[in-house]
Amino acid sequence: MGTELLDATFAALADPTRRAILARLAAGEATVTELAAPFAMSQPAISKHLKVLERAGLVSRGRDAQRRPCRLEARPLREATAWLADYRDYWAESYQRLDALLDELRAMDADDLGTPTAGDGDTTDRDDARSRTAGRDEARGAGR
Amino acid sequence: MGTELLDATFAALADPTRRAILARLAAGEATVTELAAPFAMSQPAISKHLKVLERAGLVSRGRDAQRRPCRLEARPLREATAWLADYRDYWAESYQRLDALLDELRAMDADDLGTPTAGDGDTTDRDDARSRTAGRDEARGAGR
DNA sequence: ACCGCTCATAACCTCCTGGTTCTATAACCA
DNA sequence: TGGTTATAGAACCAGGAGGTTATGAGCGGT
Repeated sequence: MGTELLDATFAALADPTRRAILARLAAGEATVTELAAPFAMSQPAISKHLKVLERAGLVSRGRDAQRRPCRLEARPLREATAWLADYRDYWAESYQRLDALLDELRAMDADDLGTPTAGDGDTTDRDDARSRTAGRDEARGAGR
Repeated sequence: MGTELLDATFAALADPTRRAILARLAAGEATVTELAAPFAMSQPAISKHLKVLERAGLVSRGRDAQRRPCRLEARPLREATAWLADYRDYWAESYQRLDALLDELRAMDADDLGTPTAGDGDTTDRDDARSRTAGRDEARGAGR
């Protein structure tokens, strides 16, 4: 999934009004005024929110005379979920607890051993605990 | 899950730099300078990003002399995933395709029937397709 | 005691976001 | 044709987000 789509998707989900709109849309199609009704804000504000959701691909719009009915689009939700689940699982299964353990062991070693200058002169001696798996996704760059 | 935590979590995930930091952190603990290294931006910028991630509960920080090692915290990720999966599944299983089908049928009816004023005089005749399930989550309000 | 490394904070700038009101367009209704 | 409804667009504004540089505070090493 493209970085930009992830950006747009998560940004769209970061607003409670927009999440409420999605929740409402999960129950089926709705027009703009129907969507605007529950909120204490103007109709153009809702139109703006809808444009954000549309840019993220989360809603698509049809045409019914003057009305522009909105419908939920699931693909971005699915991909965002996949992204989240990926890192969530990755964390859960593998290195987090192991690293914590290694940290504790390392702390104990540091207390016992009196010569900290031993070994190679690299910046730090905990690289072995981290550099096994580098970046699996967007590693660097990410310019604005 | 509280609305505010969802706000903070999705907002935190909406930035590619922060997602990259999380990806990096999925491989294990790291210090601020280590996290800052791959990016073409200043160290205070990374500190700000980390504060955002911390406010969302996505990372926690320890203390190792001058260093403040960051580690991934999975709970918010899990809850955000749950929120997404909820609506994604809700959409996938139930009403979306049904609504699309109803829309097509309605369009066909409109073409065939010559008298559009037939039936009850309510605003719209598609309410039966939508109002079965109202808002399951944040229904209204959502003030800023 | 001092230097250097790591990190956070402060002050500042710019651009985006989320809201407003007013207005324009488009389609239906009579 | 003219009025009404549904929606989008423009202009505007306040505040927040993301970046910068400069500086200060905490801790270790020598």
